[in-house]
This record gives sequence, structure tokens and C-alpha cells, in this order.
Amino acid sequence: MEVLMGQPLTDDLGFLLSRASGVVVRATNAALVEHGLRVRQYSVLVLAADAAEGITQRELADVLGLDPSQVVLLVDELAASGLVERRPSSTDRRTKLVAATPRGREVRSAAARTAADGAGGPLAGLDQAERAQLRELLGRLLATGGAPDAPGSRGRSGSAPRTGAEPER
Amino acid sequence: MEVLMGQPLTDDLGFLLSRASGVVVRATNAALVEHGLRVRQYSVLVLAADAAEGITQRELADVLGLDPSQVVLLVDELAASGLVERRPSSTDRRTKLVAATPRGREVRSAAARTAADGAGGPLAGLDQAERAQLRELLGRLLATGGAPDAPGSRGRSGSAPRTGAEPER
DNA sequence: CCTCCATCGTTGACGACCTCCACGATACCG
DNA sequence: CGGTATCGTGGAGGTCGTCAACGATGGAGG
Repeated sequence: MEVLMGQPLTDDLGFLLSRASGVVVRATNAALVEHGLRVRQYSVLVLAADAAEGITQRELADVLGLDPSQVVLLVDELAASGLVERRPSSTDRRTKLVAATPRGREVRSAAARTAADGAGGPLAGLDQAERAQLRELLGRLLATGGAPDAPGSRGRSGSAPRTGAEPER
Repeated sequence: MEVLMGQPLTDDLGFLLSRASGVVVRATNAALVEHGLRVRQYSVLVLAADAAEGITQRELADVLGLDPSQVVLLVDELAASGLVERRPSSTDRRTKLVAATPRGREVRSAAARTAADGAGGPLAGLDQAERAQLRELLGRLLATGGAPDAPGSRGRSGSAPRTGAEPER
């Protein structure tokens, strides 16, 4: 038990994960400059554009695994660029629904291609099947995240009441 | 054409990668506090301990994908804690070999267990076979990193000019 | 109705991390 | 010998992660 070389480090999953993440994120960021976006902002834009009625900043922070305070800044920037806007919720005056503007949707589409293109570089070594496999594994990893990943998510445990439920009326 | 919804975002490899990386790194960091280390420092310690004669800071930056200036700080901290020391190279007076001290090796062993333990939480959902598979995929991804991942690595390309010449093994 | 408490968004602070640029010392090539 | 490249280092500037606190609101209970 003495020697017990944990691993050559290059076999450590944490190391590989953070390294791979860095490479892909860097490549994606580099590609997105052309749209004046960073991955974080792009992610918010995508989520806002995909939610017909807009998405709560709380949910944004939840899905992205970010502190709510960071979401504020991201939305601020996107709003300043005219890509999203904050709308008041008709049911809860505390929350603000973040929705993509028409121009936001345009940018989102263009950026999606650019981003996929940029990330394509580092991912060149993996074919479709392997990417799907990787998605599967990572998805499982995140699903069973025993530890809270979002700092600001105190107590926010369990099932979201009815996040994606259709706005009944 | 079709609407071409890039993806639900939760299916984007870049997103999953960065999310997973964050979760694992956070858990590992939390576990390592007990040794007064962060993942970065731990990585340097491992590499230094595994190299019998010590390792160049240049190589450190290369392997870790960091800017050389960051390596300086990491080594400074580890040296201040008495876990590693900088030795002059006998062949090149410019380089300094980073080697682990006896105490550094002890800490490294203990920390290895602690770290693996901490990372075990998020990884709970994956069995040995799946982890190996994940390692395989991530390793391949990093091996074919078309873009330079280490910022400070200007021109330092070299090593693997042949893109996946013969990935046999 | 009124009070206590949870939640949402927001702000501010602080430290960790990333990226780039420049420098002195040294090695190496011709 | 001169010119160029590399190693370690320092510093500036920006992004990101984490935490604590606050006003505004919602909701439960008396």
C-alpha cells in the first residue's frame, strides 16, 4: 500500500475532465468572438430562446450550475446587446422572465453553427457514435451529482414544481 | 430549412463537459482542503513526485495546459509549504527541476486517497467499466486537440505533428 | 388583517484563475 | 562572435466562483 501511485494523473478522471473542458470551452469561446459572445452568454441566450414564455433567472442559475448573482450580470450584458429582455411575470412579481428578442433568436442560430464549428476542432477525434457515448456518460455523471453543484442553490432540493409546464393560461 | 435547434443545450458536449468538470473539481477541491491543497497544486505535486529527477516547469505547464506564469505561482506555494523544492538542472542552467520533498511524497499519498474519495461522489453513477470508457474518450479528445490548449505554448507544437497517424496500440 | 419566514433578483466584496506582454539569464546555431 | 530561441519570472487586466447581505414580494398561520 506504500507506493500506490494514485494514477499517472493523465488517467485521473477529474484531470481529464477539466482539461477537456478547458480545451473545448476555449475553442468555442474563440469561435464565438465573431458574435461578441462568450460561452456563458451563449448558453443563457439558448435557454432564453428555447423557452417560449421566457425563463426565470432562478431556473437559469439552476440549469447552468451558476450562482444567481452571475446570472444577473450575464443577462445584463445580453440585454444591453439587445439579444434578450426581462419581462415581468404575470404570476409572481418577484421573478423576471428572460426572453430572447427576434434579433436574439437570429444571433442564437448563427452562433449555434459557429460554436459547433469551433468545438468541432477538439472533437475531431470522436465520431458520432463516440460523441453520443460521451454524452451518455456525462449525462449520467451529472444526473447522479451527489454534491450540490450550484453554489447559490441552497436548499433548492428536489423536483422543480413544474418548470416546463405549459403556462396553463 | 428546418428550425435547426442547435440542441437543448443539455445535449451539447461542451456544456456537459464544462458542467461535469466543474462538479468534479469542486468536490475534489472540497476534499483537498483537509490537506491545504487545491486541485491545481495537487496536480503539480503528483507530477513532481512521479518524476524521479524532478520535472521542468516548462513540462509542468505543458502537461497541465497552463500558462508558465501560473506554474511559477503554484510551485511557489508548494515550495513555501515544504512539499516540493526547485533544484538546478545539471545540464541547463535556465531550467529548474521541481522535485517533491519526502514530506511532499507523504502528503501526495494521503491526498491521493482523499481526492479520489471526494471525486467519488459525483462519479458514483459510473461503474469501473464506464469510467474506463470515459477515460478512453477523453484521452482521445485531448490527443487530437487540433487547437493549442496551453496559452503559453507558443509554437511549442512539435510532439505530435502527425494527427492521429496510427492510433494503434 | 397582520406577522413571520422563504424566495427572487440584485449588489458588493474577495480570491482563484486565465491571457497576454515584457524582461533577464541562458542555450544554441551559424 | 552575433542573432535567435527558450526557461523562469513578474505584472497588468479581465473573467469566473463563492459568499454575505439587502429590498421586494409571496405564502402560511394566527
